[in-house]
Amino acid sequence: MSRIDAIPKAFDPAEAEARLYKRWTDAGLFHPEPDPSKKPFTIVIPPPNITGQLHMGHALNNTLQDILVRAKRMQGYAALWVPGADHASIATEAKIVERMAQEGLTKQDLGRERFLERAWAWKREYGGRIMEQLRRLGSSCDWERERFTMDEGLTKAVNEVFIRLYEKGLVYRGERIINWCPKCLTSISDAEVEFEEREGRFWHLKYPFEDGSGSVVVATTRPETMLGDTAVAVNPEDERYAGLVGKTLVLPLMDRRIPLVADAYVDKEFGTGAVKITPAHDPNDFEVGLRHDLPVIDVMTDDAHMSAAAGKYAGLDRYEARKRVLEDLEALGLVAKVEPHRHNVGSCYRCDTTVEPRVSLQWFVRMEPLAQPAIEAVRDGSTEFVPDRFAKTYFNWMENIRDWCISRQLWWGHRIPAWYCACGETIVARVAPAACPKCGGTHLRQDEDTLDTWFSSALWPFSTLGWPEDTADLRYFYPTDVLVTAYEIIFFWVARMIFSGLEFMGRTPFRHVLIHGIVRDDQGRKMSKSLGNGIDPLEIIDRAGADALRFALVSGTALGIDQRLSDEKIEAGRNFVNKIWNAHRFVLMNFEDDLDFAGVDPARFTTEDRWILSRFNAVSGEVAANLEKFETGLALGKIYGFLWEEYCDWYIEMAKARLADKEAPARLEAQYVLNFVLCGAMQLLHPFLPFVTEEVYQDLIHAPGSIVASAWPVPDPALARPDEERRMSVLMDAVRALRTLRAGMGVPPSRKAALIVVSADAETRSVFEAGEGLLARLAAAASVEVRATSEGIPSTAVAAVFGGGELFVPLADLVDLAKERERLAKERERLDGEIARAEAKLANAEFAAKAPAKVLDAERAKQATYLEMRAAVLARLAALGG
RNA sequence: GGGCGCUUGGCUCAGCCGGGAGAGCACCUGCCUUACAAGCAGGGGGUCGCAGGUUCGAGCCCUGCAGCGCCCA
Repeated sequence: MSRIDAIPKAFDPAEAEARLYKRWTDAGLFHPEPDPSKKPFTIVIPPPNITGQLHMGHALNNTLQDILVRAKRMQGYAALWVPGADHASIATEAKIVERMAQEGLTKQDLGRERFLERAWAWKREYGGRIMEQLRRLGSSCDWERERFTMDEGLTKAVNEVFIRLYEKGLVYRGERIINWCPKCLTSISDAEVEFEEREGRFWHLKYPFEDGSGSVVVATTRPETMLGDTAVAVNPEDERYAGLVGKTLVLPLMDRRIPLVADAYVDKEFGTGAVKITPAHDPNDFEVGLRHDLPVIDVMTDDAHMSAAAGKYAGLDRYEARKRVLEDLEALGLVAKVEPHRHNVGSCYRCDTTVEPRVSLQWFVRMEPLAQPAIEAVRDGSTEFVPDRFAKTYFNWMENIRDWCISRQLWWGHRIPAWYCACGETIVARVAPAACPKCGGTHLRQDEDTLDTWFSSALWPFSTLGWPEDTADLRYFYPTDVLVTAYEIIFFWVARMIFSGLEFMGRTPFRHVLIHGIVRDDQGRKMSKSLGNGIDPLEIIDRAGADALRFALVSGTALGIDQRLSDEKIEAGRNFVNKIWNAHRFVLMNFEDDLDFAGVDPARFTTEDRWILSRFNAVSGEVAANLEKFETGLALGKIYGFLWEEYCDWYIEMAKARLADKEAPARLEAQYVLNFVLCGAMQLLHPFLPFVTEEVYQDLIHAPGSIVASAWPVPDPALARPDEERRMSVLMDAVRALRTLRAGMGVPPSRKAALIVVSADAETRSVFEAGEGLLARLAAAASVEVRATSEGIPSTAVAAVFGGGELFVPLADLVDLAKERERLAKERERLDGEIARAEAKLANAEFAAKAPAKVLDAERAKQATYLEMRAAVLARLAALGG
């Protein structure tokens, strides 16, 4: 009886988590090797930014991955979860620049080399922080395979991809309109711009004809860009301008001669039907400019001030310039009209500064040829989105995709492997060329820019496994099985990984893409730094434990839908952990030190033993099925209900009698079943709550080794016992009826009462004859008498009817006959309703003709039961003189 | 403008293949029944957003509408 002495009253997550996690990693349990005798199961982590701290989004994301990978590991797969971090060029560079600013230094002061030294130092100092935090959550990553997007190997992959795409003509350098962030001082891709509808104005400006024959009115939301106008365009079919096309206008303020051109791009219905064309500052205008061979005049500088090309406005900030331009136009009487106008303004996803569309010489990926196979891969099911509706989001983006601007005017990142010779030659090469292959010149200059961070993360599913080398890992673990991510990142990352995987590995990088929602605060608001409403997962782990947090994130949630996180949910998780802990304490309390199950005889199993084994068996199958479908919330709910209600509230309570009596027959079998089912339930639950389950499992009698490496409980047909489940259900119904009766009569549990069970059915009677001990314990029965008829039962006994028969409790001194009659009358009313409902349904000829036999039988059985119950109630009322 | 999601008890949310609406929290009543008061037992509470339709049968499928939210242009 000393086992229990070593078990603390409560589970201490802080102590156990650190100890267990270390034991797991020391034992190498998260490190699989390619093994031909096993099937691989692979997940690559969405690499968090090295600048980041673990937030709730990460916590949810990684909890889901951990559930899947732990389950598969237990199911015998070589389960690999590759961890790692992303260098996050813009974010990291911004942080370092910010820190340098505190020392009064700029990037230029330091120069590229010394800046990068600082960046690496910063990475060494903080880059590991979030990885530590993932461990706190319990993530079963293979830390021996941890990767970083700027590792030597991954850098090699990035260069290789750039070069191969260049050689295929899929990477090119050119002047195009890109999104320029005037604060980050770099280009950003279309996906990195966030649009927001804002209240703005529509200014109608008059551009006079050169010949003095009136003017054309154009409308714009950004008057300052007119300084760079090189044409005005109208729709060729617009009669209002018929005959005017080809005439020359004078651009006000700049005194520039510009043509009136016809282009189908212009919408006749919109505004005045005439559009000012600024090829340097608008993507559509740029296209128009190409078609009409218009000059491109960039009127701005990198930091969004007006450039020398803006004439007398040079040097002004873009918004100041807007004011001045309008004032000047107003003074000239060229502002025809001003009206309020809602329009979309794009801003940098990093710093929220309004981006400037701008013509610029950059590197691009030609998307069309890459997007086609990537669309096909999802269409033909090679990769499936879960929930599948997210495939629509994917298609919508892929089908309307534009070329991807991949060069960034940043230093922290993968430097573009391109060199330029004075002769004009561009050399893209794996190693720095010594001389220009064209002119032999040796004065080569490498491109100053780095690549978009997403260019390297697009390769993550195969670069982390060793590509471009042909490694054993790559051959065995690629393609990965599941990618788990939030819907926010489908464009940035998922889509790009799919086309990269197809292009370079010839296979889509993952079988499933699991899209989860966003974790919001308890009021449904997005957690954000500025609102200060973020809940820190580490704080929760400190306070309530990682298991409680994981429970809160998974229970009662559905995939792809946003969820709220509240203290109540975390508390529910903590309570569940506590419940499990105490169940295990109870079990251990009843184990002798030398307990040995060698003598267990299944023939001695009781109904409740076979019932709980059968139920466990069913639940383990259901949970596995749920997990196959990624239904983590449902799976957890099932284990929760099984453990709390069936195992704790019913089975443990029923086992108590046998445990208390050392001489009880089948006491050993009770101990065995308690242990077996709890062990198995811990295994089912382990992927969800890794810590407490391991701790409990280790205290139980189990196969040697960690629960992490234990074999997942596979349903065993021999354990399925529907007959015993039916017997138990009769007994449980009776117990509940009796409890309700007693509670209704206000009889305290301390007052035991004799119980008479009446059933015409011999099978039911046998259940109660065998279950006397259970009724005594579960329903405070002093004695149980089983009869076939209710003859001779005193009228002062209280009665309850249940599915299998009637219960009588002779409580003469307690019974208020009037109250009892009232209760029975109410019960009769209820039964009348049920019978009416069933009869109506059965009387419907079409129902009888068309409903499946199973449903029909069930309905008939219900009707019969209710009829019997009503008869019993009526008899009872008669006996009471009601 | 196009697309998507949500609307279920007081609150937060589940709900599979269409076959009598569930959980947690909150609330009411009674229990310190020696695993657990972070607990046990019992109870009240829902026209499943609205209107049509399909079906023997609709929270679930179809159409329309409303409110809220998200994505794309």
